[in-house]
Amino acid sequence: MTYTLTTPLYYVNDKPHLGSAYTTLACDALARFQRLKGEEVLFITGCDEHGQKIQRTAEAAGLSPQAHCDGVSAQYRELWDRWQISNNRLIRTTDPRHEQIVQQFFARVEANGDIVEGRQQGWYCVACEEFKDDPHDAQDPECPIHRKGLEWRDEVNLFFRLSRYQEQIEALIAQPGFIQPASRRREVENFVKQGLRDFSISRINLPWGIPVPGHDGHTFYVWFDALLGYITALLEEGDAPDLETALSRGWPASVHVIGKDILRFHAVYWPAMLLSAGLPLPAKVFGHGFLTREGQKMGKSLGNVLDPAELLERCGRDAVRWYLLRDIPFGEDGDFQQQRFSDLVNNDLANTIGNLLNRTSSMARRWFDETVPPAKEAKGNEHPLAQAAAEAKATSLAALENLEFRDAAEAALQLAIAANGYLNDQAPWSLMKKEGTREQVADDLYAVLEAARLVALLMAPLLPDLSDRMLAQLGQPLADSGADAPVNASWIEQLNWGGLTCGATLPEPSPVMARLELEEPL
RNA sequence: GGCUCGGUAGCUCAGCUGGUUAGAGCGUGGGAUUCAUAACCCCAAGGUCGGGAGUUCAAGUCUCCCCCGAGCCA
Repeated sequence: MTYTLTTPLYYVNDKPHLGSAYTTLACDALARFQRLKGEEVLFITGCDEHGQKIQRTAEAAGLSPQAHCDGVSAQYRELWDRWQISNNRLIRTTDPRHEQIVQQFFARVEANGDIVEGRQQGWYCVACEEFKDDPHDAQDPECPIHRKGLEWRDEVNLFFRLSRYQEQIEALIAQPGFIQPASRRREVENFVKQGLRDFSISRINLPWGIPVPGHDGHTFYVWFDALLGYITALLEEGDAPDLETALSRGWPASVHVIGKDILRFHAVYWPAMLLSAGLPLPAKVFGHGFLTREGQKMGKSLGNVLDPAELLERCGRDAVRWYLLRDIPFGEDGDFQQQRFSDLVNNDLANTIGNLLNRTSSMARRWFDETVPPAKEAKGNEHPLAQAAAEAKATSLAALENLEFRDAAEAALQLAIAANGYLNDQAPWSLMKKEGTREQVADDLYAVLEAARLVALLMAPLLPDLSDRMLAQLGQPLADSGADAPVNASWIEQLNWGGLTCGATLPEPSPVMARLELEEPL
């Protein structure tokens, strides 16, 4: 069965921000892990391009909405390319095929009796694309999020009869694994407990959207349209734009990874829509936390926004991925601190892991003819480092399965720390000065090199770049976890102790990870 | 206003069903070493566990009140 995972479809109102990059990076790690494990993976990301906000932004820039969307979505595509994101799809909701899928889906929902006309009156925030609960007689109410004036709307909309799904949704979110992390589940439970209300799924007089078939003048509400992008994205290159076909390509999703702000749409509205259409539900919705910077919310008004493109440019893929994945428990909010960022990258990646490989390879080459030393004892599973490695493997696999990237990263790091410690205890550089210790040194160096190999493999889902450089330095085949990687589970086997071949040539070492020297603040 | 989470060493946080001297990483100070990316390894520094009251033989760990911060809902 296909392992389908999704990022949100990012709203193309503005260029990509770090929050989107964070979600996408995490999904990338998960996708790579699943591929390495031997799963067939469909990693979906994309852009959400309809709605009044887009229309207005485009107008303000003197562009057609389509031109605007083309421009911004291209930025996303380029950014993900540069980050080496291994997505299999990048769906755009302006894709002509999407319109077909949405309309077919709508037909099912309507046939099921879940579409009714209703009058929608209320204060609307265009930036949120949401009706607010401000009282009707409010004077110039503002959106608390955007601090912009709300607009009064009074129109006939089509409503989705969400209220019919009260019990089914309650049962769904009561399932232990459905909403993660668990801490966020109660929030949704409370919301649902208050009683689900029908919600409007169409707008009138909004040309920038998908027309609702059979209801002239109505276009679909962005959220209705956007969520369905997950299904359109399933279509392969030459597939006909047909709902059944799309579904057969990998539905239901194994997990939707999203920011905590849009949890409700994914954990309540979306499943109800799917139920109405008679489709299977995603297995999991994971709402991760937000990133702050030096303790403050990032925002234009504060002028403290970190641009993911610039971050990548200045610090590199490995550094940023490591910091975000290794330091922030996935699910909780995280604070980006520059000092800590460079401390962690330099300590963990350059000093601990990079230097481990460098020093060991250098010794092995010097004393064993530029090859992996001939080991005897060290190949056995009783070796202390073999045991540390087995533990790291077990911890890492379990953690990645649960999207606990931080624990997975730490497991790999712990193995490197153990190897460094072992090296210092054995001190092969001292042994080499004595007689009759060559076998011992060979064993010791083999064990540490082998540990380094396993560290590299454990890094593969998290930092594919660094993993490649380490494996190359060990003369090992790379762990291909890219979008087109062949489906097999050899990674799991390679993760067993003793895989390094004695006598194999070791390439000349050069640092696999440079220290980060940030002269200017980010 | 209701509800939910947090407030533990300079910083980021672990501390499960209450029980020996409250832990880790980073930063800081010291030591050791030279294979290595001035890296690695070892050791230390003593924080009224937000405040107060209570339950208990015993509370960071349970109860109540208060203060501060975040979030969800209204």
